[in-house]
Amino acid sequence: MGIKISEGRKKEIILGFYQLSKVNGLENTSIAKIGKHLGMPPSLVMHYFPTREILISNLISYILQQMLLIYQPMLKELETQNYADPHTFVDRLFSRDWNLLLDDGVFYSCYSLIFRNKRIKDEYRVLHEKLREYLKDILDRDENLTGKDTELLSEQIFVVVEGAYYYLSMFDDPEVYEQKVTIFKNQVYDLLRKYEVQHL
Amino acid sequence: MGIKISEGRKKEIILGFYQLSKVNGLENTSIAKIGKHLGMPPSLVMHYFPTREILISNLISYILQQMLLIYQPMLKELETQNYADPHTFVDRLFSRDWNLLLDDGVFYSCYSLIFRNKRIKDEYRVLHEKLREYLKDILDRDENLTGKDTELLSEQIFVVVEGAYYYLSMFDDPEVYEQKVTIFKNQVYDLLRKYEVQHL
DNA sequence: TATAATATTGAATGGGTGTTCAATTTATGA
DNA sequence: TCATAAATTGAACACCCATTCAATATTATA
Repeated sequence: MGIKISEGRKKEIILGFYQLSKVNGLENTSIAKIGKHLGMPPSLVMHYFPTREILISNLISYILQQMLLIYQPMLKELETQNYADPHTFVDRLFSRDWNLLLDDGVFYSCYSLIFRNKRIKDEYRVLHEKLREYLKDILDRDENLTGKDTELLSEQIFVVVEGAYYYLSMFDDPEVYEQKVTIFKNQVYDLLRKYEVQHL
Repeated sequence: MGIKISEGRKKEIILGFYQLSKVNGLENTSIAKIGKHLGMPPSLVMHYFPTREILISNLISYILQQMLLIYQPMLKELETQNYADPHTFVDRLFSRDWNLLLDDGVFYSCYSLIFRNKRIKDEYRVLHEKLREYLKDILDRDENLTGKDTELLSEQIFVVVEGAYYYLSMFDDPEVYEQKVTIFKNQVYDLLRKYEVQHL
């Protein structure tokens, strides 16, 4: 059972780290603060994560894992029914459910670390390639797209999605936000349509 | 001349801050380190920037200003000739000259602050809106696009550009990088073409 | 129950942090 | 030249940081 306690503690610490980072920022969240937040001495935190770097590395793994969770229901549907509607998938990508699972501030703080840490960069890249493969799987099951370069299409769709997330984060006004979401969603629909039309 | 010394010092400090952040990261660059780097006591740094927050705020203004510089030659051309080729503009957006003027690591570190600081968020938004207006100006001068929704088009072009920057930062292999750049550049060209074709 | 492994504590370390302040040097303007 | 203002210095502050370590408590194993 020792291992279970250990794993539980680790999860607890990472989650505490994440929650405090959400409020105060990654750079202002110290090991001492995490300890206080969880009611344990900082030395216990360091017992499970020997250095701060390791702690951050684990936080990033957690975050990227959370990102994958957003696609989970869609992928389940894909497996059971052997089909998933690309448009529904795109809708989900643009939905705000996202924010419930993953805080943008923490996410981009961690992202900015890729420029000075190769391992983090690789982890981010692998995740993003995985996301594109998922979408490709969905597109491949769509009969309107058979024989099309779905790899290219999923690359083009995701670049719009990621650019949209980046840009939309700057807007607080819900009305403006929604208006812009619509624009980018349509942009993705246009991409899908373009490929579908060529099929006829 | 007092004012000139003051302004010179301020620029010097911001630049030192930027350079150290490039190497060590924004979060690891302290006022003491900046002072040491520039051969001055930390108290002098704080004489010109009373708090660290103000210092960061000024660094961000500098960074966004640098970002505008990339567009300067293009905008000059627009003024003198009253025309600029949209495709050339897009090429410039995807060129690597960018990195000489602005480090991506520092840029995204600062970007991640928008989620906890409204003023920074507003400054980023204004900058991005400005960029889109510049592109709109260029598109408006193109006769192939007269009467078209150039505001929408520039919005759609930039979302691809920004998504591309975000995604491409994860790739070190120059070959893969170039291959992906080509994809996204073509994606933008397709957008332009789509609008141009509708015109005929 | 005895032993070994794991979990947890609390105190201590040295070093870095942003910031303050009074004193001093240098430049400016009358 | 003299007074005033600006620039610069260096020491000091309390605080927070990641990390270490030895001691203790709990749990697992035999």
